[in-house]
Amino acid sequence: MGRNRATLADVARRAGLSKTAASMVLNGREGTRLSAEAHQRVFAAAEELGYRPNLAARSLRTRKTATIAFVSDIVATTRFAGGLIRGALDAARERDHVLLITETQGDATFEQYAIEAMLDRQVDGVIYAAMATRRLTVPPAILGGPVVLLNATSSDTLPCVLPDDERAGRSVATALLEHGHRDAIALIGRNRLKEGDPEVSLAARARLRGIHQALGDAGVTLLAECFCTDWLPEHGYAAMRGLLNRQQRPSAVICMNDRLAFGAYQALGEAGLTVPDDISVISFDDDPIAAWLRPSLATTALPHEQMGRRAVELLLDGGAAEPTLVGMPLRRRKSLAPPAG
Amino acid sequence: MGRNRATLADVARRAGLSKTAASMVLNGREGTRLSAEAHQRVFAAAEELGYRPNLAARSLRTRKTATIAFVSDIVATTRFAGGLIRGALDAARERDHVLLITETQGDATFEQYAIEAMLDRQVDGVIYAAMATRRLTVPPAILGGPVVLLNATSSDTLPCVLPDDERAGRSVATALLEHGHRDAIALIGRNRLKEGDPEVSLAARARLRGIHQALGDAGVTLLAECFCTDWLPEHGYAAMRGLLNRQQRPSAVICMNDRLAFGAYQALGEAGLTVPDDISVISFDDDPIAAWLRPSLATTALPHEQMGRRAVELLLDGGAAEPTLVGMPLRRRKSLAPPAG
DNA sequence: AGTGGTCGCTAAACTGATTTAGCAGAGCAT
DNA sequence: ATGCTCTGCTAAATCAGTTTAGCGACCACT
Repeated sequence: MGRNRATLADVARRAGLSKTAASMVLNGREGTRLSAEAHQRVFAAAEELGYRPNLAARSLRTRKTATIAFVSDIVATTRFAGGLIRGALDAARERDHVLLITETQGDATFEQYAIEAMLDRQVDGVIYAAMATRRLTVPPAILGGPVVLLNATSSDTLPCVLPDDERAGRSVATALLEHGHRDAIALIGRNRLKEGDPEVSLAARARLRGIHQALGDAGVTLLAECFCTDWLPEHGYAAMRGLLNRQQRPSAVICMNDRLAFGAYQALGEAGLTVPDDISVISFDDDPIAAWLRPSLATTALPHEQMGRRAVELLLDGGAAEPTLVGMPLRRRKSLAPPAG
Repeated sequence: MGRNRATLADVARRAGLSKTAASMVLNGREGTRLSAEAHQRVFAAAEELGYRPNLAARSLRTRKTATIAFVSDIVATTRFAGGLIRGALDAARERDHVLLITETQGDATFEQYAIEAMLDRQVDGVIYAAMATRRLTVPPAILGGPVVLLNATSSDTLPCVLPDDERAGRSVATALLEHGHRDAIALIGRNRLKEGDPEVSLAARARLRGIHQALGDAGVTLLAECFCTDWLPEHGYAAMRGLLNRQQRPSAVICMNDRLAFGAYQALGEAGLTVPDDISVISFDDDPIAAWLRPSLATTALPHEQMGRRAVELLLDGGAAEPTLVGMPLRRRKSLAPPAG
């Protein structure tokens, strides 16, 4: 790779100047007293030789690599990761930086290894990302340099970027209230583990808080809350079947994520009920399936791209010590309607 | 990042030896005549100081960075990318390498920029990946070093890794034949663009070839072939509705991918038909939704992880100049049954 | 005694950039 | 003539490793 690339010495020689001169001109150093003509000659030589600096050599001296480590538990390989990485890549590119990506797979040995591999390469900073919004323990090794937590917090006061799940909870509940739903709203996806352990999830609690807040403000209480052992379609399916077996059928259902909603749709379809005429459904995440469902599913979008972008901005441009909350926009789609008759 | 790390000079000093000696010991050089005691002292010193070599410095001399560029058109941010990257990460880690990931977003300027950024960092090789299996033109800049194409081919004879779509086509058709379907098999997802332009897709043609081959061998012809402008759920939905309006209803449907199948399921549900009792469905990709559908969807899995892994192996370990085809395993699920009546 | 070989180790060059310190010459004032 | 400043530029050190060439001590052999 990159054999016979021109070096700074080549450029200097061709320009008839010293390496020092060439270096200063190419770096646009102020306060140097090199003549306009010298500038011209260096630029011309660099152009002609197609000169590109060797960043390994440069960083040896400057201790900057223009490289950011993106370390995640498992995020890089899931559908949720895409946006985070894309946002980070975009922001990094705008700042002439590049991303070194690794995954720990939640394994301490891998994590240790990954972090050492990054530090050995003298990265300028680390973005430590989690798949599920949660609290985590930051490995001490990376605390020697700039760190930003992405989709996570920690007990150390590190800058971090989180989705605003609480506000999303309020938007979701408010959207239902606006459609006239009041006393027959059910919730699918209560989960003791996710709500109780911040190391598992921060989202569950926050969403719940937002929902209860908005409903409370309107003097409304939930008709039913279904517990689910996980947030997968099968659990949403079972929960919805349970709801349909009760004496009062809900007019609207809030699902804690889109996969639950997907399962709920399946149960509704089997029961011969129609969304949104019989039941409205609203949810969280804006998974791609939300738009594919028939009717399309109203939901609040996890702003992955924005979050990835903010993480890089915080890391390189510096900023807020307090958590950065990124808004989760409400996607109004066809699964919402006023309650039937 | 990594301030006050111990250097090789520190280790040498502590061991009471020269940098040369320390370097040789730590690199396990054969044929050096350093005493066992010298070895001990160096290892001890390195251990005590927590010495880790500065890879920027090392690669300046050795022209190896133990870093691979993973350049993709857009793959890094889609659900399809996950597996590719994970496989590549795993294989890279096993070989003590690390991945520098960028995305070109199909934009020539970005691509140019991304490739220069990688080459400036002296990567040891480039994996050039595409989201859709297709033929592409490799930017000449990266031809100076090792390159492997992932999920793509080119006119240059570069090593490449592709899914075996043709064989997948055969498996899919064979699975239906095995269940006893013969003269009422329909196909959803013909597409002139994907079939005609290798720069758009290689998969469409190959899958089709496999399907026709297996059916032809059994003396079976398709009942119907539906054209779709794209392979999204809405197109599958429309195509299935079209099929249901014909006089002979198919006993089985092959969808060119899982999203089409998802749409087909929706149309079947609305028409009050049951999978697989009324109609069997089988498909390609093994998108996560395939397992989430009710009943779960039989499909052939894109072996993303395997492919990512193979790409790294080819790049670092060398190997086959001819295309590496990775098998697409058939996932037998509940959407298959013998034809009704 | 001189020569040659092996052993155990090191000095110094080298990689390709940045950066510090400073030199030569011109112009000007004293 | 001397000293001073300013201009325009360069030599050399530096970053942290790897690698080449070779040095001194010791032993064996003729």
